[in-house]
Amino acid sequence: MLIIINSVVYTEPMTEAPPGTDTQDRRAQILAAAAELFALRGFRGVSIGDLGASVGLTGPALYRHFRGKDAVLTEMLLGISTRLHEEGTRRAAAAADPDGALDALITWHASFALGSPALITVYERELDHVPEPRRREIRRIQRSYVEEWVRVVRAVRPALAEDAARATVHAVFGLLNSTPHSATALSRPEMASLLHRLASAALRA
Amino acid sequence: MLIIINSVVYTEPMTEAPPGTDTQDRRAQILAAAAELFALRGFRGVSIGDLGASVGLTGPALYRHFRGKDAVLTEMLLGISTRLHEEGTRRAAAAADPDGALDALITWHASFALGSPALITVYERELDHVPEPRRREIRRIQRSYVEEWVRVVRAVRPALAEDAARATVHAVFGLLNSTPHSATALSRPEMASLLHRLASAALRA
DNA sequence: CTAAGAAGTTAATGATCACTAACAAATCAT
DNA sequence: ATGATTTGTTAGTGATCATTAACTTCTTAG
Repeated sequence: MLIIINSVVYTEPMTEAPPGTDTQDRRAQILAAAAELFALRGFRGVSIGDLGASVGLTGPALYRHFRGKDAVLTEMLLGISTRLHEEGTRRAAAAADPDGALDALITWHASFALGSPALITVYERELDHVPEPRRREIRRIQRSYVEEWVRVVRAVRPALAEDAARATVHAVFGLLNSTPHSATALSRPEMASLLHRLASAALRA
Repeated sequence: MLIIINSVVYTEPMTEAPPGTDTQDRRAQILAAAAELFALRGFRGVSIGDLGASVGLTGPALYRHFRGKDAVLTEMLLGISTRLHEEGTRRAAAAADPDGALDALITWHASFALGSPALITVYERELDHVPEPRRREIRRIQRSYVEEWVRVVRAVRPALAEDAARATVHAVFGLLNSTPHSATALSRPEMASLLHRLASAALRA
């Protein structure tokens, strides 16, 4: 049914909201859909219209929930970085000894990468599209996470120089984060166990 | 000096071509500059104008050398894939035994990634922007390269299942290709040797 | 010398896109 | 009930950009 007022045509509003459309959920819903799209086509390859359509809205509706396209990415990356860092630090601290802490970090990062391939892809690729000063803030958190790994690695291998430890950690991140890019025939537990073995071998080599 | 003909103003042409502007070099020159720009800002973040300016020309001049922006990326990725595959296969074949072949592959890939960080970045990230059917062609070559690695890894570790070997190879590519993303304090030979140790440990774990 | 082709230039053209404006409907506090 | 706030809509707007057109200059073969 169409309603015409002042020569403008409107479609009749939906009498019932679709499930999951509660006010409070919208931001999370948009963030989740945006993660998939950004991972698939890149930040610049996704339009505001795409973003809106992915949650059943038009493009401009997005501005009721975020200041702009940048803000969606910023909040996403801030969330990922914070989660990686906080949970990683928490798990490492809960371990009995350095070896246990390193295993905890590997397990945590691998499970995050395997469980949220879209998020880890965005985390790896899209920081450049976050405007300052938030970019700097996110980088700080990322650096803290790396430094947590470096501390644990050096606790396990005291002979390893700090520079070499940092480069090793970055390389192992590359290894763990590469998962989403390779469609694998392995099941998720198989993949988790394989990644853990590979990362552990590289880190303790 | 300005020349005016039919009310149109022209700047006087350069009397001498700048160095390195030989006809035959232009395509290579554009490809090299484009690799840096694509690696830095992504395919979509680089305009035709940027591409032209990076070699001292205006944007549209590019069309005298390439069919379009896509064609620059296509040729770049075809070149990278072919080089990786051919030289990798050549070096592996020249090795005395499987262990030597694996070391040769690691050394080759690490030296390529360290020596051409822009190319390896584009190789990793921008294939999606190549239009079909060339994308399929490039993927075929990439797959051949991966399968060469899988063969060699399984020759060294016959007990490893093919699926696991392929997943391992992808993960090690992630490790080796991560170099450009981490500004490291290590010298290049140090980095090469570190990467070799890490990759070798992961592959032979 | 000269004509033709190669390699530039500036100036459209048409598409896409982020964001804003103006308005409508739904919700919610009083 | 009702007025304010929230959340949505459609319709611009201005910027950017890939590509093409039209024209000029350089080079080179004959």
